[in-house]
Amino acid sequence: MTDLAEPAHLVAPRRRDAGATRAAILEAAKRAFAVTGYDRTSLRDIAALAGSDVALIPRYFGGKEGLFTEALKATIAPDRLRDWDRSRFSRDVAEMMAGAADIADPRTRTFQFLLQAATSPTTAPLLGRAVQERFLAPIRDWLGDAAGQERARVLAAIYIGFLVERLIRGAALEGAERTAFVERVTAVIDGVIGAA
Amino acid sequence: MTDLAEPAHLVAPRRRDAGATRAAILEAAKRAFAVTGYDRTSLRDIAALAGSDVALIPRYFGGKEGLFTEALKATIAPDRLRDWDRSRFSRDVAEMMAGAADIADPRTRTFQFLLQAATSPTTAPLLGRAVQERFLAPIRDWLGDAAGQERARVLAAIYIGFLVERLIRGAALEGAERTAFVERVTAVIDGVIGAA
DNA sequence: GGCGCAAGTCAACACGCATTGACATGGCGT
DNA sequence: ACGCCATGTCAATGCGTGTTGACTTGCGCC
Repeated sequence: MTDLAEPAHLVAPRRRDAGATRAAILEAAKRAFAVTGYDRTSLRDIAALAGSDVALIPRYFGGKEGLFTEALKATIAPDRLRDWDRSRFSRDVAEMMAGAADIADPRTRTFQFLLQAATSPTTAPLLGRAVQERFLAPIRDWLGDAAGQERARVLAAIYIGFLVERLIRGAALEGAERTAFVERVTAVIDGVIGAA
Repeated sequence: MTDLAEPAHLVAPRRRDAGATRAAILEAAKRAFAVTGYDRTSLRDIAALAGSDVALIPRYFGGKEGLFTEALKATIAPDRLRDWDRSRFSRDVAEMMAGAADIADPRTRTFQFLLQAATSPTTAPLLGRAVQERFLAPIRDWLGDAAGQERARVLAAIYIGFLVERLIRGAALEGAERTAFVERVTAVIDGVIGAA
């Protein structure tokens, strides 16, 4: 359970407040599930991370599955996609992909979470609906043409693919290797976005 | 543990033969790990699937991790990479990616296996090494230039990305949508392979 | 200020897991 | 045909897990 060092506010002494405790547990769960996945994350880990107690989790969330479902819902939030600058989009995304596997970056955590969820047969359908609704549809509209849906699909696949690649590699790209990587990924994304 | 109905030859009565037993276990492991993932797959499941006994697995493979590593290697073996026709490569891969998410298709199973491995911190390093050795290196040599390694990396990322997309999508693409998808993916891969 | 109940703590439980070692047994070489 | 060793069986162990229930403690209200 590395890379889960916790900001002070989650473990800071807290007055007796069921709401705050619940929120702390949920936040810890979002982090832990994203990093470790459902199976490898124990409720004891989450409780420790939240500075709370294991027994509260079944009580507040009805069990591990309940906690996971709620964490998943809380993780999938619509982005402000329409604000993105289209001329910089591909390079921004490429830079993001080349960046460190930094768990502090909420975007990284979100997709790690989604990826974890994708591998579980129970959560995959739910995830599919969520992705269509909050990812594919916005990108399709943003691209704004007839083939938008299909291009969004390709884009999403590439995006996720690089996240997996980064997950496997485990470390950030540096120096010349990084610039070359960014160049190529930028070109790939431009190809998808630009072409009719 | 659904979708794991077993062909007769794996459970058929077998003479005492360590090699055959080992092979049966390995085959069962490949299936089970691909479908259920590392954590959700128990050695008891695998043993039952292979018509064998749990205790033989630590004995023959040195433990669960050893079995997984070997199953991984066996799964992603680049069987006939050098035989691939370079002019058809990108289209072949694109077609494969558009295909049905059919667990019976061994290629699908390979994909799923890789994805499962990528999302578990325990297996991710194993996967990293195996991918480098059996996938990136051959492709790099196949591409055969200075930037080959980095291009192979990009290719692998895209490759896996489409697996995830397909997993999330859940169903095969059909008709016009499919042809458009194949066209675009072919273009993307060509961009990576062809460009200097 | 003191009571009552919500909020938090703690120990124990039942379960499934991988792994181990002791035991049984079938097949091959002599 | 027989003995030996590889091969397969089985029970037991230790560990980690999610969940439960009984206990304690602090906060807010009268």
